[in-house]
Amino acid sequence: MGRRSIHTAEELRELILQAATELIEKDGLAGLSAREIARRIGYSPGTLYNVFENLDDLVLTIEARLLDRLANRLGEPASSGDPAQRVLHLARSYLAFTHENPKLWNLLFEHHMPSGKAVPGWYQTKLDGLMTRIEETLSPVMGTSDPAAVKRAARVLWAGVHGITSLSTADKLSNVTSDSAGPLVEDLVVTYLAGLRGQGRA
Amino acid sequence: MGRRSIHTAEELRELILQAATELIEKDGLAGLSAREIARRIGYSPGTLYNVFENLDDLVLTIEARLLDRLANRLGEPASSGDPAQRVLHLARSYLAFTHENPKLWNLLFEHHMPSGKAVPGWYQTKLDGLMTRIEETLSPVMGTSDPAAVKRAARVLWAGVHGITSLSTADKLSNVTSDSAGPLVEDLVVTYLAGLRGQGRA
DNA sequence: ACCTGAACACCGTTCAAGT
DNA sequence: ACCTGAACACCGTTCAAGT
Repeated sequence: MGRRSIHTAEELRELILQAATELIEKDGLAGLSAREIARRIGYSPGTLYNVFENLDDLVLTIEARLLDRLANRLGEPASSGDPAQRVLHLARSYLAFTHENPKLWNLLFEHHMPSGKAVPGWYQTKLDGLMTRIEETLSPVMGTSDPAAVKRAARVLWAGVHGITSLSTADKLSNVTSDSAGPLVEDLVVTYLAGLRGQGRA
Repeated sequence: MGRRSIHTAEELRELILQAATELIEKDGLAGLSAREIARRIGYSPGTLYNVFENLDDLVLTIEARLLDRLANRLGEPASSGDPAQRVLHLARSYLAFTHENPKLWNLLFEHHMPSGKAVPGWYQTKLDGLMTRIEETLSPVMGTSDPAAVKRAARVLWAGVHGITSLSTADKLSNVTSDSAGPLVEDLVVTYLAGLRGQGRA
């Protein structure tokens, strides 16, 4: 047949992303399929490949938007002026965000590039932006003296919070966190910061 | 054709698990396929289904063995008598283990049951055993007063170490942990334990 | 009893052909 | 220019038929 132009290129792109996101939110990466997307938007499978290079490209686009949404969320007013409270606020915001779209968030860690292919540059850039945000929030707590120490502490906290949220949203290790994730994140941040003080690093 | 009996049922089972493990170690869960396993062991695809219910069953079996291997490893002689050092030793052993078979370890978190199906009971049991091991090691550090507090701290530490190792073995967020995982785990454990002391919880 | 291989219902991706 | 749909090379899983 050919040429329908019922939707503009832009609309078509959104339609595809929308359908893909719905599939992922339902059954995770396993529930995603090019043919199923095509079915849902009423186009043939081939059409997807006019818009995206392949499924990885499509998934990466969804991940990018998710990271942008998180960045926006974490950029909200910084609440209390107490530096330690601000770190806690950041962790809570992160946790809340991941719990709003658990399957979608899980996608970030469930999806891997085919071996050989590296993740695109803009992807790393977005992640770097998030790391920087954490470092900035942590820096006042530690005193700006040693940037490397702040960097390390930021990574430890990010990874730690990630571990808790990922175990709880993957729901596979649910018994490991039958304790809801909230109190665990709270405990991690508060205790880790207390440890920094105890070591004279804050 | 039918009936070959070149291998016993037991041998066949091992052959399948062996081939599957190799595929996973190469390309992760995405590299696993029933037909490819069959090709590699020189049997028809149907044969796999005489031995395992389906691919999930096979994967779960591989995960079980992995968890057993980890449990054995963590059961090794407890090194120094200093309680805090023993916690550190446990974390290091865990990290070392996950780095020996990164793709295989990643399988535990990459693989999800189809929605609806729960993970089998023995799976939870194995995980519980690991948690108990951590709690036992942590307990002397905290004083046995409050078991719930030990439980919580054990979960926070396990999840935290998991977060660090998973970000580093998934190699996707490599820049987040371009700092090698070792120092980060060290930092987490040492600082968290210092925090417990600072809060009068240890 | 054990194993095969055809069959069914799916995939991702490409591309000549149509409008 | 845009889209189709057949084609190719794959999947997981089942099960009648063979030895």
